[in-house]
Amino acid sequence: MPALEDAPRAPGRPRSVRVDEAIVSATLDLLAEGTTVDVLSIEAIASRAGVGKATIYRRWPGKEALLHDALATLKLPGPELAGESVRDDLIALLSQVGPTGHDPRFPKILPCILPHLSRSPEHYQAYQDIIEPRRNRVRQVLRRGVANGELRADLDIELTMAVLIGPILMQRVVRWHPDLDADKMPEQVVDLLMAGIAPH
Amino acid sequence: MPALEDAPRAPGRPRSVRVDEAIVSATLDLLAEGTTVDVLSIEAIASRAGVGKATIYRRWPGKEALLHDALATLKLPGPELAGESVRDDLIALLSQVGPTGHDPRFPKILPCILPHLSRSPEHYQAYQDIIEPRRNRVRQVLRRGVANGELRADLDIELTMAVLIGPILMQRVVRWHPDLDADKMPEQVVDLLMAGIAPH
DNA sequence: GCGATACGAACCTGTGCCGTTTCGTAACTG
DNA sequence: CAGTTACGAAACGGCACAGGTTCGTATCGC
Repeated sequence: MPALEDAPRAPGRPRSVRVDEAIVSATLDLLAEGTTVDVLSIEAIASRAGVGKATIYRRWPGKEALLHDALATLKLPGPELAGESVRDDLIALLSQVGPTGHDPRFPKILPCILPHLSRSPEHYQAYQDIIEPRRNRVRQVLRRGVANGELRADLDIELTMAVLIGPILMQRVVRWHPDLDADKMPEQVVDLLMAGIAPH
Repeated sequence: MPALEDAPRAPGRPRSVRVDEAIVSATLDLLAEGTTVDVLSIEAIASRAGVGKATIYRRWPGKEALLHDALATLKLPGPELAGESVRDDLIALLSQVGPTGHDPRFPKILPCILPHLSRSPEHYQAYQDIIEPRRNRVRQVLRRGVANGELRADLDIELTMAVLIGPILMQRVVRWHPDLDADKMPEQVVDLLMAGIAPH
């Protein structure tokens, strides 16, 4: 974050935005290729980005900080929601989980950072700011459904989110259920649940 | 697997079963402590088990084979099922996913092997013999429910399994939804789904 | 006892990363 | 122009640890 727009303009050669992007992208690439967080090294990132190590250390204090910033670039806003029906909006949102979503690398990256996230509550907390906004979109659609009667009034929102997201995430990350097609799951899962979620 | 019971009894000093167990247990311990598969090393396992490296290489050709054997020891049979209602049986089965299940280390181990499993279809296939039997128990309960009318006749069994297992696994592995209690989820998820699954 | 095998410890050789610094060059301000 | 900062490449010393083998000892059947 470069302070403010109207910064006093520091002297000397300004940092290259290209280099910024190259470093972040190299980090995500390596993760997407199966490099676990513990194996991920500044050296490898630098080499992949065609950049000197010093250039990376000039911007980030270490691997952890770079990783967080890199993952944060994935939190693009979701799609426009039609807003017609809760069912359609949920399907649209859940379809964003996967190669067709914000970044095609996401499903490959996730398993590589899971061990790191599950290491301790602190590690997990550190990435809530990235995870939460996406979850929040689902939450709001569900709330809308409860409000306008499309969904049951006594619905447990958090639980419902878990049941919606969990299966699709598991199928994307590993194909835990070999006989299912991850692309069709959003619609299938929503429809399977609706009968239980809907007022009648 | 030592051939057969009535083996011809090889000459020389026999291999210690204790050592076998120590190696396997050390492997699982390291995984449970957050060691990713790529970081996992024969050296660390040997040291942890109080065993020479040569002793490990004498039994397994490499890390991969040892890992598979170690994980295979986790596939203990599930709990006895009451068989009273499908609901209760499902809850009992799903509760097995977690520290109270077959092996308390399982939830910690899973995230550490996920990157390895998701690396390629081959890696994923290699562990189907371990995963499938557990999934199969859920499948059979669902089939029974369809047969005896406790569940809808047109139920998509595979999809239902995914919706049952996915959320609970995600919550165990990482606490993806911070506000949910993984211990209560089996019952909650089953009940949430039943209304949609049941004939009426 | 004997031969045969298993055992733990120590050793060998190689690889890789860390975090920093130094270099010559490039980009920008005033 | 001079002054300042960024850039890639290379090198730094240091450390950790990998995979595999060797060696003296321990444990077995006969």
